[in-house]
Amino acid sequence: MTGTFADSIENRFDPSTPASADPLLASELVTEIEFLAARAVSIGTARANSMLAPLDLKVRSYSVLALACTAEAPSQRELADFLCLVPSQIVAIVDALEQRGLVERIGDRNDRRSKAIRATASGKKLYKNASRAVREAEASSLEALTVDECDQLRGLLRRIAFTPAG
Amino acid sequence: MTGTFADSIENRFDPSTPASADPLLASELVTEIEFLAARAVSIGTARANSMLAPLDLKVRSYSVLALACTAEAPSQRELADFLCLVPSQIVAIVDALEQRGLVERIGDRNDRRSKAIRATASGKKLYKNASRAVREAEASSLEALTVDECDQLRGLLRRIAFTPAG
DNA sequence: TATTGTTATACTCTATAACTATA
DNA sequence: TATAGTTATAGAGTATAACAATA
Repeated sequence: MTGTFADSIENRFDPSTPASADPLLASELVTEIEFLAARAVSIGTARANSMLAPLDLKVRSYSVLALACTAEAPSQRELADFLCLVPSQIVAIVDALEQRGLVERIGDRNDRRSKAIRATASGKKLYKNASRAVREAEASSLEALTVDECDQLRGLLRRIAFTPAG
Repeated sequence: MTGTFADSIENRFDPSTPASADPLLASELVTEIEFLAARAVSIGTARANSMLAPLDLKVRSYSVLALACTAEAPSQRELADFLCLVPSQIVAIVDALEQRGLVERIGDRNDRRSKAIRATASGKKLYKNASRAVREAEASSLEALTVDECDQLRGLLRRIAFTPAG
């Protein structure tokens, strides 16, 4: 996710064809929250990925690392549910992080099927830097908003991201 | 995108493990707008896709169809830029829609390289139904918000989705 | 019987480069 | 030279089913 996204964004916002003049902005599609959110996410994810690239992380692996840094190390099943990923994807991501010594799998004594994923010291250290990189990418994506507006947006998104099925 | 998403959402929000009790909600990750938006979009896209399935559309093809319904039929390049997709992807999507007689490629007389994508009568008819389906999916995803809050959210997202690079 | 993690596999999505025809 | 569309291909991401170990 390096080139094309950024490229199309560049093209899209080329000064010679300002967004505000684009007739497509009059489309019904632009009134759909789903579309706007998807576009914002795809731009934001591309930025975050490119900021994370020097650390050899992507948003996916970064997210797993972040959750592995919490006090109560989550099981792989919990990671899958929380990140809306299939369990087999978690296996691959955790494998990669574990091979780099960033997280470790800890057998659960009560349920020996389950394995808790916990960040190592080195994983926590990397997470600190990664977190900073992601915040930086986010700040650049949210440049158009005031701090208060960011708080509003966070509150609204949090509610729809964690609301039981309609 | 049929099973796993819905399934993990079901698991995630199973009454026996309410979201509000999940220790992962205390993670720093949950304070990131990027993460919240990505989660909301992935849930919302799954819903929209399943609502569109009976019409043999997905959010991608639906979006192209929607833009093809605008007064000034966009070129494939404009579609690619607007939807943050690579031109070759647009080709595939337009091919599929064209084969179903939903859109047509119209050569531009001024620039014979360019082709405008315009919805046919049948395409416009399908779009009406598809649009209703998507609105329904959206309403279900946004159930937790009031109408005013939806307007707020739309306004904020629109600004970050269409802001020149930071 | 059901669930956790795992493997293997297939499928979809996305990206890249090379080509053509126009400009 | 540069751009619009196209093709072919490769790579990443995602989904499915089946299995072993455990509950």
